[in-house]
Amino acid sequence: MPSEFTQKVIRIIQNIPRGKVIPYGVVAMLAGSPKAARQVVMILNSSTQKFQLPWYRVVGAGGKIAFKDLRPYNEQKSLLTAEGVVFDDSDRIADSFFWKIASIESI
DNA sequence: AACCTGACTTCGG
DNA sequence: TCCGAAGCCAGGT
Repeated sequence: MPSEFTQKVIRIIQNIPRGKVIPYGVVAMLAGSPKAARQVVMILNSSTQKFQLPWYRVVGAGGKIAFKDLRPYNEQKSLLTAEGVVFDDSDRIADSFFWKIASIESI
């Protein structure tokens, strides 16, 4: 039985609109644990397949892709670009592409 | 129980 | 603006 935090994280990620992104920290905050950004990462690793989560719409604070390795880095970038997300000269995503959600109650 | 780990975040130099 | 260190959380060993 998944923790409530895990269930919320999954629900939030499943609802990220196409062409939008959201930072790990924000997901953690909305799910009720502001400092559990790293936990969001673990959930993505363990539940992406099972729940068909749009993992690539979750990015690091400041709109930067978190992957260090070039391979997955480019994969995520291309998937987002395909949805219309634009990267600036520093490979960061503009704030206008961030999914703005007041609370988890709205979904 | 101790220790390590990660697609993180924040803060200070 | 760019690192590096420190803080943080929960699952795995």
